[in-house]
Formats: sequence, structure tokens, C-alpha cells
Amino acid sequence: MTQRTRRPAHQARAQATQQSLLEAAIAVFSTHGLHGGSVSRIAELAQSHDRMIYYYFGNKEGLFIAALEEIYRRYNEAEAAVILDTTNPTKALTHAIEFFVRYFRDHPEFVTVLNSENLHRGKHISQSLLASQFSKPAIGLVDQALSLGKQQGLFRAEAQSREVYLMISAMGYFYQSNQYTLSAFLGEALSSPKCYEHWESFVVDAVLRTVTQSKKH
Amino acid sequence: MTQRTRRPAHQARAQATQQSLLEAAIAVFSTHGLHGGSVSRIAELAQSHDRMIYYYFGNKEGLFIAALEEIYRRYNEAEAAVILDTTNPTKALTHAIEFFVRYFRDHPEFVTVLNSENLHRGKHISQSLLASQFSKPAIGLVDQALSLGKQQGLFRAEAQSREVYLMISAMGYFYQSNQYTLSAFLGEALSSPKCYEHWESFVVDAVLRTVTQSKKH
DNA sequence: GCTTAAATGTAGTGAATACTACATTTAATG
DNA sequence: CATTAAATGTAGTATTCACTACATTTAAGC
Repeated sequence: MTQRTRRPAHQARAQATQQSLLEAAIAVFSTHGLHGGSVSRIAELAQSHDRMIYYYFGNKEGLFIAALEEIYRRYNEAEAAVILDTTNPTKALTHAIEFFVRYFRDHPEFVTVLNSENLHRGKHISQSLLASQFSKPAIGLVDQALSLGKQQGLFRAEAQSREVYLMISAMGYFYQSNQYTLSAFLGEALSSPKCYEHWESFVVDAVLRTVTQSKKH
Repeated sequence: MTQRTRRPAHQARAQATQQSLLEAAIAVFSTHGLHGGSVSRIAELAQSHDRMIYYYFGNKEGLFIAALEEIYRRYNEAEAAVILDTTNPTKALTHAIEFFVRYFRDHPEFVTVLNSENLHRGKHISQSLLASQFSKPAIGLVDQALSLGKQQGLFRAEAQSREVYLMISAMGYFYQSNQYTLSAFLGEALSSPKCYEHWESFVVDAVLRTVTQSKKH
């Protein structure tokens, strides 16, 4: 038994500090990127001191890795909580699509932190041991709906979960990630509810048309 | 007549300096982001001095705006150079899709600089006067192919160019932009030719299925 | 209550940053 | 060839940055 477990009050405070630093890190990194977000700013937002970042996470990069793992964990957690209609494949797939598109819309920090990580060519995610655990269940939702549809002869057997998952992610992610340049490009604010809802229904339509068995008789 | 135009040798050198600085800026900003890319590094890469950045572009932000305008200009230029088959809508749309997906693959700097701009919520693109000029022709390619297909009764009349353009962009852009986290997530390098080609043909298939008139008879 | 180590607070350090004042070179014009 | 201004080169400055040495506080176990 280590000293740490024998000091619950210390540990509770310590965990609270770690948690607030992690939360602040996600907020700051997501709005300013890895380079743009400073440790002092994160510490300030967490109402702590930059000293504690080094105490708990080693260095700035360690904190970024922790932030990355945390947003991935939440993403997986949210996905795992989704329960699909196991009788209606179209409904199930629609539900899955809505989950993903809305997750990206409602969690811009997930999108921006992943963008930062990709700017750095996946340097940190490859260092993370936790990240590999997050790989598998991701496509699960799409796979569930697709399998069901294939069983019922409603969806094409050639439709692969991986591609369809990428398709859904791409359309949801891109819309959120590039909303500012796209809005300038198209001359219309993509963040408006009307615009967003139109896009969501288009994504559902496009995916369904892609996977649905064409009616030849 | 200004002094500047009366000094061709000076102007030629000046333009060369500006051009190399702009090129270096695109390279550095695209690999390190706006904050991560330093003016000294850009100047060094351009074999010039950071002094010149302020001389020609005012400040770091001015250089970033210039870089942003330049990559947009090249994107529009490349798109304008594409000539589609005006008789075969399916071929034309396939050709257009291949152009976009390959453009994002072959111009990662376009993707990463746009990501930086979106991290900053379109702060610079909205300042640019040039940017507004780039808005219109963008959807042109997709619109051409779609219109043709609708005329021939091959594509659905409800299919809108804007949505289809976004769909194509999303799938091409996302695949390139998120390749590192996706590769870690899926356990396979998306940059491999085999993987890429599979994706490209999937995008073509998905878009065609989305816009093509279903055969009810 | 004394000891002890975990947890936190304070005050720095050197390096890198964006930006600038000032000096120098270049070549076009009279 | 002297003048002149554009273009470039040099040497800074103030600030912010990630990170650290060292001091202090906290509470658990004896």
C-alpha cells in the first residue's frame, strides 16, 4: 500500500487539481492550438499554477497527450451510450448518423484538438498507450446498423462499415471544422440552425442512398 | 508614374523576395500553424531576413493573410483549368470528384493552412478583400456536371450543387486532414496508395448513388 | 503534537518570440 | 558621376514562453 492511498484528503484535492487542469487544457488547446495555448493560461483558467502542470503531467506535451486521451475517451463513452433500434435498419442508421454529426457540432473542442494533433502528424496519439484502446469500438454503431440492414436485404452487402463510418465522420466533421472558411466561401453562415438541419438531413439522405439496395425488379 | 515602376531591376528583385517569402510562409505555416511558425524561420527558409516580412507584409498576420489568399488563388486556378466532358454527366461528375479529392491529397498545405484559419474562426479570411472574389466559381465544376445530368434525366432534380460540393469536399478533405488520427484509430495507414484509391472510388460511388435518379419503372 | 511526505506556492531562468531603429547597399535618373 | 529612394542588412528591444529551484502548507500516521 503506497502512501498515496493512505491520504484520501490529499488525493481528493490532487485529483480535483488534475481534473481542472485537464479541463482547462482542453479548453485552451482547442481554442489556440498546441503552440498557441500557453501553460500559464491553462493554469490560470484552472485557478492553479503552471507548476502543477509539471507536477502532474511532466510537461506541456504530456498535458496535451492527456487532453487528447480525454476527448477520445469522452467520444467513445458517448458512442457506447447510444442504443440503436435493432429492428429497423434505416432508423438505426439514421440515428447513428445523427449522433455523429451532432457530436461534432456539440463538441468543437474534439474537432479542434484533433486538428492540432493532425497538424503535428499524429506525434502524440502514437505515444499514447490509451489511444490504441479507443480504436475498436468506434465503428461499432455504424456496423450494427449496417449488419442489420444487410440481414434484412435492405442494405447492399458490399457496403463496408469502415467506409460508411468515414463518410459520416467526414461530412459531420468537415462541416464543423471548416465552418468559418466555408461560410466565407459560400456567403452563408453554416452555424445557423436552418443551415445545419438542412445539412444533417442531406447527410442522412446521402448515406442511405449509398448503402441502400437499389430496386431492380 | 511612381518611382517603383521606373525601377524595373529593383522591382524584379523585390518581387522575387516577396514571392520567396510567401512561398516560405505557406510552407512554414502549413507545417507549424500560425503560432507555431515563426517569422525568423520563414525568413530563413526564404533566404531573406525577417525585416523584409515587415517591409512587404506589415506584420506576421499580414503575411498569413497573403498566404491564405495565395493558396485560395491556386485552388481556384486549378479548378478553372479542369475541363469536363460535356456529353457524359457521370463521367463529368467522376472527373470533378477525382479533381477535388486529388487536389486535397496533393496539396496538404491547402488543408493545413485552412485548418489554421478555422482554428482562428476565420479571422483573417474575413479581413481579406481578395477572398470574396474566390467564392463564386468554386462550385462551378460540380454545378456543370450536375446540370448536365439533370438535363439528361440521369440525375435527380432535387440534388443541389452546394450540398454535393460540400459532400465531395468533406470526404476528400477529411481523409487528408485527419489522416494521422484516423490511421491510428483504424490501425491502417490511410496514405498508402491502395487505401487511397479504395477511398477515391468509394467517394465516386457514394456521390453518384446520392445524385443518380433511382430506377423505378 | 510531532514527523513526514504529498501537494502547493513563489520567484525566478534562459531561450525564443514579434517587431523595430538604424545603417548600408543597390540601381535608376538627372 | 552624383543623387536619391527603393531594397536590404544588422543589431538590437521588450515580452512571452516553457520550465525549474526552492520554500511553504497541508493532513495522515505515530
